[in-house]
Amino acid sequence: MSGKEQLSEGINACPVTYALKLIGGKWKIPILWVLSQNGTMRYNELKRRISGITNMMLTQSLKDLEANGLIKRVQYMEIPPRVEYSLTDAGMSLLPALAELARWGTEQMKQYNNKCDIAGGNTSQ
Amino acid sequence: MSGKEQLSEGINACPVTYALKLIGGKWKIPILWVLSQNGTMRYNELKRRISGITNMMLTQSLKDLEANGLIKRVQYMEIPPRVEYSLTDAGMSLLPALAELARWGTEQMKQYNNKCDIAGGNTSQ
DNA sequence: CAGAATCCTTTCTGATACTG
DNA sequence: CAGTATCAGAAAGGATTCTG
Repeated sequence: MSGKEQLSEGINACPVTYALKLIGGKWKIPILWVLSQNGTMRYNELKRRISGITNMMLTQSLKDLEANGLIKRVQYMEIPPRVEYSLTDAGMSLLPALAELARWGTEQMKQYNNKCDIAGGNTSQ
Repeated sequence: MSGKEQLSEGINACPVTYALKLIGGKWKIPILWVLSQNGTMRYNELKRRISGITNMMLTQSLKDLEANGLIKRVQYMEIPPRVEYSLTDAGMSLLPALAELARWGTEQMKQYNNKCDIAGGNTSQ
């Protein structure tokens, strides 16, 4: 997932497999999600919003996403440097899927918390 | 993602991050997808349908998914052994998200193939 | 048939330092 | 500010062999 693979496979590929080639890996979906929530964002803003990501993985994932046309990178020639990231139209077209995923995640979190309350497992906060 | 982590984090977790804890990694979405397309499936049937997966990853991913309540495993005490996997209700509730992902993947494949046709890159078939 | 075990490779992390 | 470089260690994933 280092931005070097070919996306071909022509016809017989599964659309889900194909989608995961574009947005698979640990950080791409989180990146797309925070971008969808916040619009245009700068590098360090992204880094702050995505808890746990390292410079290396953020840089690499941004590069991959840009190479696949899902995000747009605009660099302003200033001192100090400013670089802004945002979703392209192709990236935007993923939003319904991300929204469904978020909805599902919310639902699952509720289920889990309910179970924990009943089992007395985790009442922290 | 080896089935040992805690899913807690109580409140302040992002629903997308939470969702990815349940279905993140390389093989879980493909597994859920083929199960959603084929209903109940046996181990080797899954293996055949998911190109590239190894025994280890299939076994591990199935265990994780079962532990998180997304799939159901039914083992028949026969010789030769028979084990059937299917989606639970929680697994089913992910279907809208998977369908959106598949739709998006199809869309992106078209875009890519168009670009390739224009550039003369990949006219295979 | 449905895996478990073992060993090996790749990817990711964490910390720290450096650059234009 | 927005990265890049390096390197040790951990984790995820892969390949192969073996078993009830």
